[in-house]
Amino acid sequence: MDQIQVFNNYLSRKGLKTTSQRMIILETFLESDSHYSTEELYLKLRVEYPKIGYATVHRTLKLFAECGIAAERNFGDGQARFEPIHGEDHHDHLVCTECGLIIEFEEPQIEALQEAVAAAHNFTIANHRLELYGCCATCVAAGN
Amino acid sequence: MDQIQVFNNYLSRKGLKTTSQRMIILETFLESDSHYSTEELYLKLRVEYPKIGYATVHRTLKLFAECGIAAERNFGDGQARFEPIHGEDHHDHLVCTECGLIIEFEEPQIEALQEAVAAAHNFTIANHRLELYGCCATCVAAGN
DNA sequence: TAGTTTTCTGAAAATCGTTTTCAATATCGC
DNA sequence: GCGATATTGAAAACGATTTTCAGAAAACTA
Repeated sequence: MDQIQVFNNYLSRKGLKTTSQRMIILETFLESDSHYSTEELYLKLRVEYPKIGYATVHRTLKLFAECGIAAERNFGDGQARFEPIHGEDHHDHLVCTECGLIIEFEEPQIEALQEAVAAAHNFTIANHRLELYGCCATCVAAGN
Repeated sequence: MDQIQVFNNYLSRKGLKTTSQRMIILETFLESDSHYSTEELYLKLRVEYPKIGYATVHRTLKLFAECGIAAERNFGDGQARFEPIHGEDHHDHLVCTECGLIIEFEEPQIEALQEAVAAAHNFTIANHRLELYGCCATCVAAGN
């Protein structure tokens, strides 16, 4: 079941409606692999679909997060960011604090250790966030 | 060198002044091991020191973070939180999404793996954040 | 399909946490 | 103590997010 199906199922399950705006936003959102803030996605959409309002973009991104096809993240720049979840595999982020570059990575060993820590404290983990902040190779070379 | 010294050094190095408000806020902040938002600390201080304003609390917490005796964190509830840094050892957090309980933990193996991941991507890590969100034993038992 | 009900949309206003402004006050160096 | 400079507290400004509301669109009903 792909993301579009998941989203449509979610809509009908909740008695919500399928609208052209929601479909357009979903398409554009899935097309890219970048980490959109509401504003960024709104600006991108505005080029082709100037009628779509900021509030609708934001509400729709929240819907994506609710139905599980997007993850809401916050990298500390004061804006929430959303990224498509393409499968069940989880990934974390390397964030360059100089140029804003975001690299995704997966490290099963870290995940396993997290589970161990949680178990030691009798916690049941629902999700987690791991972000490594630093300087990417390019910025290091540039002397930043 | 304890935190009070670090803070005073920082103040004089930057040409800033030692005020009674700053000392009161620092004391109260260090006394507790909880993770204060500006508002929480402001409300706590207000009981004994009703003259201290919200802006001063906030500015002072920012100062703590600047001089390295506090860390600013964001657990996704929309409020920044500050916690005292008691030594050079780093720790991460388990956050109960039901009751708000925050448990600190350290896991050197995870830190080591993070370094390995960063090295593989030619990143130089300055800092990181790791938070595990879930349900604590008490809330699980309560059926949440 | 037309009519009815409900949800959705977009613009603007409201909200929330945070940050800044500004006049009065306090601290520091002399 | 004096003067220069930083700090304070209240209120206003700010930016991101959320809500409001009247008109538009979608889904349901018969």
